[in-house]
Order: sequence, then structure tokens, then C-alpha cells
Amino acid sequence: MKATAQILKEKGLKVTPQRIAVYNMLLNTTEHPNAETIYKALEPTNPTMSLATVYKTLDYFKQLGLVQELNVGEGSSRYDAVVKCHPHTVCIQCGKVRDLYLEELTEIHKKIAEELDFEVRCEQLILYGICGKCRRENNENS
Amino acid sequence: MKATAQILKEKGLKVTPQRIAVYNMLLNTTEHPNAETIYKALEPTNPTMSLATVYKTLDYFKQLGLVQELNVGEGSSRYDAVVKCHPHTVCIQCGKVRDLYLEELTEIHKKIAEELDFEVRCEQLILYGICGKCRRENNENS
DNA sequence: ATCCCTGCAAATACTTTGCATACAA
DNA sequence: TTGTATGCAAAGTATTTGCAGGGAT
Repeated sequence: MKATAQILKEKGLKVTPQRIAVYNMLLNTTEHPNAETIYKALEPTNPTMSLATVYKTLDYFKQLGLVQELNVGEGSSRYDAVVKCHPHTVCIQCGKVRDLYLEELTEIHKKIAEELDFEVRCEQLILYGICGKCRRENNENS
Repeated sequence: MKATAQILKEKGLKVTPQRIAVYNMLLNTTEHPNAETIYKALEPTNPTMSLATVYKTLDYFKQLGLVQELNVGEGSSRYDAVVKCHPHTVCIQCGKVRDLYLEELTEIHKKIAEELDFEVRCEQLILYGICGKCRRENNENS
């Protein structure tokens, strides 16, 4: 795997501890954290890190295609180091956001897009509902 | 068509001029306005209307399933009186949000959802890209 | 008459910005 | 050395809330 510093350098970014920390954190989670969560997670190891820097860093990363912004209708945006467009499920009970990988779906969307007078750059599918864990817990308590 | 007052009453809401105005405005537009836009649009005819009331009203409507909230990644939420889940296109150049009606897609999503350990309540597909109008204008200027 | 709704203003949540200092190249 | 990045604090949006007065039923 390519080192984070190398990736940043290739994108023309100066390599700083903060940027490495943010990118690595995103690479090592599937939680789709928001800026605040990233900041809180890095605070222990990067005590001087500021929330503003997290926002600025995420903004650079977004511009350069290193991360993807995801808005599932909460107050804040979530971030994902998986840049390729892919569907997500959002549990409306526990709030968990999960990735889905469905090649077939992408193909279908592409086909449909071709029929529209619209040039698709990115497609975002969000399935809102109840995750398996919450459903089972609900059944137990009823 | 059922009168707005009647619809509100059936939902157990008190019928007020403000609520009628907001709901009618949403019924008569395809612009997917946000709260601010709704407020601005109603100001001329409802000079006492306040933005806070628009927010509260939209919140009630959302709870009762009279409107749908849509977040396409801007700072603010948009609202749609078409409650049935349906895909949208968002032009990343002019910002226009359009409805798509694709029954086939809904069916496909439903089938996929059945294979997941996830109970889908609502699905949201957003296609980001360049609309036909913008693409043609871009071609002329190049 | 009762209780819900409205409008104002203040509060909150999220994000961005200005600027002086610090650090990467 | 040079210019960019950081961190702080202040400012900027979007939205929510508390409360007193007003209006719908």
C-alpha cells in the first residue's frame, strides 16, 4: 500500500502531520465520520490539532478527490476515503451508515442516465431504513 | 383535488393561513425550494410570516408525511410536496434540481433491498452532473 | 375558553474566514 | 528563505428554541 505522505505529495499537497493523521484516520474506519468526530478521534494523539484545520484539510482532500463528502440529512457532512461512488444504507434508528457495493446497480444507473438529457458525473444512492441489528433488538423488546 | 385546508385538518393540524400558504407554495412548484426561498416567496402576500414559522411548519409537515426533505449537499435542506420516494438530478453547474420518475428503478432497488439485512423505508437516488441546458451553453462558448 | 400557533429574539449547530505564527520544502 | 499550513478567535449560515401574545376550534 502506498504511504499516505506519498499520496499527499503526488496531489501537490504539503505533507503535514495533521493531513497525514486525517487521511489515515479515514482510511482506517468504515464509520463515515463527520469533521467533529475526526477531530475528537485525533485529539489524543494530536493535541494541538484544531477543528478548523480538520475542516480545511477535508476541503482540500475533497477538491483533490482524496475523500468523498456524504450528506445523509443530518446537520453535518460525513467523509469517506472510498472515493468511488457507491450506495449507502442509513439506519434511521441507530444512525449507522454502511457502504454497499453493487456493481450491477451502477451499471443500471449508467444505462438510465444515458437516456436522460443529463451528463451524470456521480450518483448517490442512500437507502434509509432499519438495520438488522436494530430490527432484531426491536423484536426482542416487543 | 382536495383543498389544502381539508388535508391539514385530516392530519390533525390547525388550519392557519401560514400553513396553507406554505403547503400551496410547495404544491405549485417543482423548484424544490429551501426554507429561505419559501419564506421569500410568501413574504409579499403574507407580510407577517416569519422564517421560524416556515421552519416549524415544514417540520410538522415532514413528521406527518406531507412533505419530503431533500438534502443534495448544499448548506440547506430543500422541500418537496411529492412525498413518494423518487430520484432527483442535480446540476452541479446551475444547481437546478429535477425530479425523475423511473418505476423500473424503484423495483430494482426493492429487489436489492430484499437481499440485504436491512429494512428499506425510503430510498434516495441523486444523480449529480451537468444538465442539458448547461451542456449546450458550454458547447456554444467553447 | 382552551390550547395550539405565531413571531420575535436569542440560542445553538455547523462551517468558514482573517490573521499572526509556525513549519515544510 | 519562501510560501503555505496551522490554530485561534471571530464571523457567517442554517436551524431550533423559549416565550408572550394571538387566533383557531
